[in-house]
Amino acid sequence: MQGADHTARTTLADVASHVGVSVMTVSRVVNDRPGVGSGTRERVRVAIAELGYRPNIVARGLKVERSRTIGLLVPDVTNPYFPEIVRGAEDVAIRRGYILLLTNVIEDVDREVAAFEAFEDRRVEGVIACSPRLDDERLDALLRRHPAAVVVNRRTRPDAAGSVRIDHEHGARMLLRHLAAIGCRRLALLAGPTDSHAGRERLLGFAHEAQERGVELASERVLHGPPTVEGGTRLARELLERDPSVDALVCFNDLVAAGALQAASEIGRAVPDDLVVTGYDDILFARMFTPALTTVHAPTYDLGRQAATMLFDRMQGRGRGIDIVLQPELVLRASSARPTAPYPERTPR
Amino acid sequence: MQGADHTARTTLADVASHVGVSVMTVSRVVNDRPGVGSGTRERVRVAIAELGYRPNIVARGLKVERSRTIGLLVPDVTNPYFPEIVRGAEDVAIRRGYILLLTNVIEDVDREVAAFEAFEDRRVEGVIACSPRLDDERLDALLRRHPAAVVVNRRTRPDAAGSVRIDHEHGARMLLRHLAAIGCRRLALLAGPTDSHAGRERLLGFAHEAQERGVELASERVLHGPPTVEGGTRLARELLERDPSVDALVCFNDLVAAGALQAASEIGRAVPDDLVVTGYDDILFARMFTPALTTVHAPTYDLGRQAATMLFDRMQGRGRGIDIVLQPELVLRASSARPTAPYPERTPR
DNA sequence: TTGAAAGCGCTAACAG
DNA sequence: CTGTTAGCGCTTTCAA
Repeated sequence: MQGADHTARTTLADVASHVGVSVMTVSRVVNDRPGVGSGTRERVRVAIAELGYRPNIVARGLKVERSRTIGLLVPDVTNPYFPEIVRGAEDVAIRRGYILLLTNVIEDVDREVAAFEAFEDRRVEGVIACSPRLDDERLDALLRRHPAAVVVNRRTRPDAAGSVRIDHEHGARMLLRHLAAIGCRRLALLAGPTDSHAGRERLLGFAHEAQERGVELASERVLHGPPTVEGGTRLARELLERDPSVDALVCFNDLVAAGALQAASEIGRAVPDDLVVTGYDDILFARMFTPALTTVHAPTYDLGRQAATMLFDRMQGRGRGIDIVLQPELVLRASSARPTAPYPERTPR
Repeated sequence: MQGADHTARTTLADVASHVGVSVMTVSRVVNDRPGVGSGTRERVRVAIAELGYRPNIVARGLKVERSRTIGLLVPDVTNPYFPEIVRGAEDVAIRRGYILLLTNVIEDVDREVAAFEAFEDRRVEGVIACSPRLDDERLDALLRRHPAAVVVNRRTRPDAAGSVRIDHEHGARMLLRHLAAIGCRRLALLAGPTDSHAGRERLLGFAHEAQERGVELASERVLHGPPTVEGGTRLARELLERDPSVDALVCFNDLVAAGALQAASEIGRAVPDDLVVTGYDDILFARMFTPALTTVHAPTYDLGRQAATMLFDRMQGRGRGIDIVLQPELVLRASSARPTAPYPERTPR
């Protein structure tokens, strides 16, 4: 035990007896409810300030189901893609007097399930889940146990959760169109985890567009791996050694691309002249890589904001089954700068 | 309202009546407590699984003061320095069945106070506060209201909170010694927010070491600003225009350094030949800047881990007033590569 | 305008 | 080994 203040927390009853009224009167004042004379109200206010009373949200939550807390599940805040989402969600939560229970699930399904349960046990009022690896059925079951839920970068049954997504298929198509335009013909994909929903959508976009453009995208040049710098380095090295004819590495995200750039430089492949490398997400540092990274900008802060806004709507029983799709934006930088393509440039929306 | 499952949550009483025992028996089984026959215990276990019962931590917390939740206060998860701390703290929390209430306080004192209050209202069992901007007295008062607390990168009265810190003065000294060794003589500091404790310690280290080494460190070349890329760009531009004779920009952190590198390149100063730039923290991307950034590696994951471990100790009444100091490490990279200094190299501990 | 009673789901303390 | 009672701090309901 340390400082004494935290013990013997002052309660509604303390305030009540101090003023000489009932707990109900104090409760009414605390919650700004009618039915208290203005004189009494004032005296209670003074006492509250004097005693430093703060309502016990836990106790309140037992009676009325309001913990003023929402759960946010992300794969890994260490991946710069996610902190912006956290900030977006938190900014709207704070404004409404809510606070976030955060869990990193580290690409680990068990930890994902545990996180949902931990949220449930603490009676969060809603959950925002960022692209969990769980299969649809299990995710649905978990989501349904919560009063309200929103999934990010994924869809579910609209009665289980709302969804906010980025149109990754479109992002992938834009990217591939660009690669085709600058003359890349033998692409390889460093495609991230097999169970990533966003990854699957992008794969779809790449595949469709490749077919339409006559670009080769052989399945033996689609490698899956962890969405990290190390993963990128390893996969890129492997691939470039096995198949040096590849002329572009299309990476799952900017981290993987960073790893790929590293591998390319080790192996002695010059980017972009000898090998084009692209990322995805447009994290803050993508422009500072060497060379600066061509990538697809994902509006992450907005993703978090919209997800939280939708969640609050659903918590109030409104906005059932809404699915918001945000548009990404192609960002051209030096890592894909070829004479045939103007550079630098931002594609029009 | 959406999926029906979350309503009518099954309670201890439900399980009890289903098995035909009292709630206490069920409670004992749930908490793995003795005093239940193995037959009964088994039947209760089955019923719990069957009904999908999960204990209500909120209700439990009302009786015994245990929310199984700890509060973590960080300036901004968007700054890559902090996510590692979050991960470190979370990893030990999860292992003990705890979960984190996270708040970004965005260099905003009001939001900091609000965060402490929000934690208090939700009866967290402990708080980890990462370098808040609050003055000592106010911070102390807030910390004392919690059952246990640990501050990161700052000290307090040991009865108010434990502390886990990085020896920033030493880090600053190492950096400055290196700069002196490679011949830098007119340093400028892009020093971050004035109210940053870590920043003040570094300033002290720089000042002391500069004096001892006969390096000039004039106060008009110590500029304060936000710890962001934009802040770095703005300050560096300002400074280099006003005073082109500066031969090294010593930045508050790697983000500021990233901004400084950008400014230098805009203005046409070649790094490192014409201008040396250094960072602090050694975020993941520091090595990928152009040129790769000389910086001071801060063991952030460990910082979070140690802070959480200490917090749990304090929650159990042990480890009162401990102050852990972790050592940083100088990391030499291209942004300070001068002929007089070997490169690349890691300094010995 | 005010207050008394009951109960949210759980556990500590005691009784059988 | 099992159950009963009381109460954590609050709010809802009903009565004065």
